[in-house]
Amino acid sequence: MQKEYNLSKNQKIIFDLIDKSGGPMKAYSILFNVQKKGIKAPLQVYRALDKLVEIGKIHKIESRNAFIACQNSSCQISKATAFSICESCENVSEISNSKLSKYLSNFSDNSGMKYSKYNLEFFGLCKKCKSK
Amino acid sequence: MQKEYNLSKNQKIIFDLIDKSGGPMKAYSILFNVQKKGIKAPLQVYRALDKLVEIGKIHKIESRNAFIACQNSSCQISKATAFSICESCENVSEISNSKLSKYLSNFSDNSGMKYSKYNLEFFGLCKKCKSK
DNA sequence: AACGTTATGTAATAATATAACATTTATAAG
DNA sequence: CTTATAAATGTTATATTATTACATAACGTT
Ligand SMILES: [Zn+2]
Ligand SMILES: [Zn+2]
Ligand SMILES: [Zn+2]
Ligand SMILES: [Zn+2]
Repeated sequence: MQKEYNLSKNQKIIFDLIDKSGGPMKAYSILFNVQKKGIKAPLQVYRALDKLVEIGKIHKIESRNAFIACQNSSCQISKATAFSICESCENVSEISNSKLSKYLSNFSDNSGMKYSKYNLEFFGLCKKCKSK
Repeated sequence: MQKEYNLSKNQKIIFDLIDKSGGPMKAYSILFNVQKKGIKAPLQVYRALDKLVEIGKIHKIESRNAFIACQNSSCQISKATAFSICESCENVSEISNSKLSKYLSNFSDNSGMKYSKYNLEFFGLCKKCKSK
């Protein structure tokens, strides 16, 4: 069960926007889109993004400097994330594959390092773009 | 066998710097360090970095906006990369684990997408930082 | 009410990355 | 050697992404 976190005003505005967009959004595009709602400064956006990432409502797509709503209802915190990214149309989707996440969560090597978090990004061509 | 690519002047200066540093370096830190060698503008650095990434001599650590020399002699192109990152001291090392790379290179799901590339970043605490 | 914590507002600035254009150097073919 | 082509360089300006610093307000608990 996902704990219902009580989002603040700015957090809610920004989460709703990203969620409705259905894809990754960049910080300044978010800013542009919420200015009519009174959010005027980059920092207001980044603060809300930070919190939303922290509680797992959104994830950052590191290779794109963009943020996407969690598509996996069980992601409470952003600690084990995997995405597929189309290099042509830039479509992004969150991969939720229990075998993959088990494999990676249990991964260890001989470095003596304990891994508590990972982020994986796959790149390629989506179905649509392949057939062009 | 790794093809010996003939690096240009700027590419060589920048690769040598990153390689000698032994860890990840940021673009503007690189710029600062090569100014005495006549490389004066960000674009000169970014162009060399782009090429070095393309041919696999360095990789970009996406979550840190930093670049590290390839520690795995067989990485001809940056198409299958995995790193471990200490969240305390920011030490980064390239993971070369053939099981892991096989598993990820062969990964496929029912999305219909063909993956040609991936990047994986593990986060945690390194041996040293754990024992503090 | 008093307190500590979280969120907000605002301005300025830092850090990261690319666009546009002119020129030079390297590579390969004829 | 000459011409053509691609790759690399130099330079200026600018775009994009993200944080610092400081002041104020709202929220949750006792
Ligand atoms: Zn998720
Ligand atoms: Zn596509
Ligand atoms: Zn490598
Ligand atoms: Zn460490």
